Formats: sequence, structure tokens, C-alpha cells
Amino acid sequence: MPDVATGTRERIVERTAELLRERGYAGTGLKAISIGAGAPFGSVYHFFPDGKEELAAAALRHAADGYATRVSDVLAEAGYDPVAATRHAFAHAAQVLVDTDFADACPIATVALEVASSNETLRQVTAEIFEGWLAALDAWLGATGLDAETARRLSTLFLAALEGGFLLSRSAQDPAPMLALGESVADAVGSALRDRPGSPSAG
Amino acid sequence: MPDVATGTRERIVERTAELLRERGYAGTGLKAISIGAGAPFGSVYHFFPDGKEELAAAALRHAADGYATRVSDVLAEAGYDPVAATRHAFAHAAQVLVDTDFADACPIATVALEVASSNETLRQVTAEIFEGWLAALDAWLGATGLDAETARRLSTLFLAALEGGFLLSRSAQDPAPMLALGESVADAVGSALRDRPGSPSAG
DNA sequence: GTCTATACCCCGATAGAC
DNA sequence: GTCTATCGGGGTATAGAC
Repeated sequence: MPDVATGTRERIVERTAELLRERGYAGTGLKAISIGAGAPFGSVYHFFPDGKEELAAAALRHAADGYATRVSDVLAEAGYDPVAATRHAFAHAAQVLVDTDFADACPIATVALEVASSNETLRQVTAEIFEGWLAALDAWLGATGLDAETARRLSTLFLAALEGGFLLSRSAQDPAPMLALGESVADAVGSALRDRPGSPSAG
Repeated sequence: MPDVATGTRERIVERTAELLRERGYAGTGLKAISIGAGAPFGSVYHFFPDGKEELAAAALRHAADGYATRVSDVLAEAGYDPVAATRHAFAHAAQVLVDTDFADACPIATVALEVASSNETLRQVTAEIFEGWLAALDAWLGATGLDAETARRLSTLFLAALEGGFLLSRSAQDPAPMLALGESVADAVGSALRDRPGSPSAG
């Protein structure tokens, strides 16, 4: 039964994801979550008996799925040219930042840095999410005929640049870093495609 | 010079920087700081009357200066070839991560993401720090004859990739992303140097 | 299952003895 | 200047009424 009328659990998860993205793990309280979700405090422990860590894990995975879909859609919008799609994706991310006062960025990164050295459970959750995103980018790039190793190198550059762009653009409140990174990553993608075996060579 | 006679203030600042790097702003308590610094709790407010925010700002600036020096030294180690120096810097960062169980990364990024949408004072501090780093990279790249615009584009790529590399490598507990990024950024630097006006052209 | 009240702890901050 | 005690508030987590 698709919950068009969103259930309490879903509201809690989505509000948690939002707060984690903007304030991080330590900065997000369960009381703020329940209030923001319009749910009684006890509902948090009803749906997530293991408490904050379990809820955060669910919220991170939920947000990661949504974000992957979003990026995938944006990449598809630009058609079949990976260079143009890359530029488009970074430009889109920059525009979303501007439109949301630099709040709507990666839903995982803040928490990932926070927990990397202090919470093994959540660290593994963030690692699985990033690996899932990289694998999706691998597949997208692999469809153009790039070998797996090159695809992974470009996927890593794509994701790291996007994350670094969120960091620099949010901190400076300026979309310029994200836009510049789009150019650089698009160049790298184009360069790799030109170096493909069987590709028309310039040399 | 061993820190036999380091002052209380300095110990507090350095311990704060370390905790901010590993646990973030909300996750770092003043009590943990004073205990870790071997200083009485009251000393924190003696040296930083405006409390946690003032102390964090001082710690971030202190750590940023130290980190800039470290990166500058690593870049210089590799001699005058910016491509080799770039690869060396990323490889060095990867090695430091491995040697410290993925704890010793950027001292600013975790806090920068945490406060970007929730603490305007500290957001500005992180913005000034990143801009200072970018300006230093601009100068380093500009010495090779690159124009200012290209230099800034590469500086942004260098810093964003380094930050993205810290994120991905710490989360995965794997130096591979950071190493792969070193290759990609070195390629971009090399490509820009070949495109310089007056540079021997391949076409 | 929904919701309230509360236990217990740590937070940032302050007062004041020494 | 150093250090301790404590305040008010928020944190997570739990007990139990309904």
C-alpha cells in the first residue's frame, strides 16, 4: 500500500535526513527530529528501538537513494554525451545551492566526516553509500566504452569534485567553485573518451 | 623544540583543533578539551572569554596555518615540476591517512560543513581559510606561467579533490581514492601546462 | 501504537575561593 | 591566573498511562 498519506515513520526518517544534512550527527537532536516531523517523541523509539544510531543509518540510506535518483535524472537530462552531462550536473548542483541558500548539498558528507573516526557503525553505512554511488557512475561511464579502471578513476574524480565543490561553495556562499569544477571534470571525461582504444586519435 | 614549556593557551588551542578535526564542532565539548589539554576548565574561559565559538575560530585558524605549511613543504619536496609535486602531495596525504588510521585529514572540512548553514561567524572563518589556501595554490601555479584564471581553476580542482579524497578515503578506510585523485589532478595540471601560450605544442 | 513525563547525563557558561 | 562547584538547559533513553 503506497503511503500517499505519509506515515509517521517516513516523516521521521525524512526530517532526520534533512537535519543530518544541515547540522550533522552530533548537532541533530532527537527532540528536534520529533518536533520537526510532527511526531511524538516516543514514536522515534517505537520505530527505531535502538535509538539515534539506527535512525541515522536509516535516514542516510533513504537520503542516499533519493540523491542517487536525482543525480541520475540530471545526468540523463543532458542526453548521451557524458561531457555535456557532467557539466550539466555540476551546473545543476550549483544552481540548487544558490536557490536554497547553500543548504541543499550532499546528504551524507557532513555525517561521514563526523563519524569517520568515532562511530564505526555509521562509518560503514557512509562507506556503503559512497561505494554504491561510485558503482552507479562506473556503470554510466562504462556504457561509453571506457575500461573499468578508467571508469573508476573518473567516477572517483566526479564524486570527489562534487563533494569538494559542495564544501567550497557552501563555505564561500559562492557557486563559482562548483561551476569551475564542472569544467575541470568535464575536461577529464572528454580527455579519457578521446584516449579510448578505437577512438579517432588526434596524434 | 619539545613542548616542555608550551603555554596553557597553546595546549588548549591545539587540543581543540585536533578534536574539531576528528569529531566536529557539535561533537567537541569544552570539558573534553580542557581534560585533553591538561588544563582546568576555567582556563578555557580565562583565555577565551567569549566561549566555544571564539576558541573554535582560534583553533581553526591555527590549524589552517599549520596545514598550509605542511602542504607547502610537501609540494616543495618534489622539486619544481608541478605535475610531480601534485602527485606527491596526494600520495603523501594518502600515506598520512594510512599511518594515522584515517584520522589525520583536513582540520577544517568537518567543521566547515557543519557550520555552513548554522553558524555565520564560523562559516566566515572557514571561508577565509579556504580562500587563503586557494590563493597560495594560485601563486604556486602562477609561478609556472599559467594565467590567473587557469591557475584558480586548477587550484580549485586541487583543493576540492583533496577534500573529496579525504572524505572518500576516510569513509572507506582505503587510500585508493586519494591516490587515484592524485593521478587525475596531476593530469589536469600537466594538460594546462601543455596548453600554455608559448609552450611546445603537440598539434 | 500514541503520547507524556521523567531519569540521568553531559553541555556551555558562570561565580567565586584560593 | 588557577581551579572547583554549580547552574540552567539540552541530550539520549526509558517507563508507563492511555
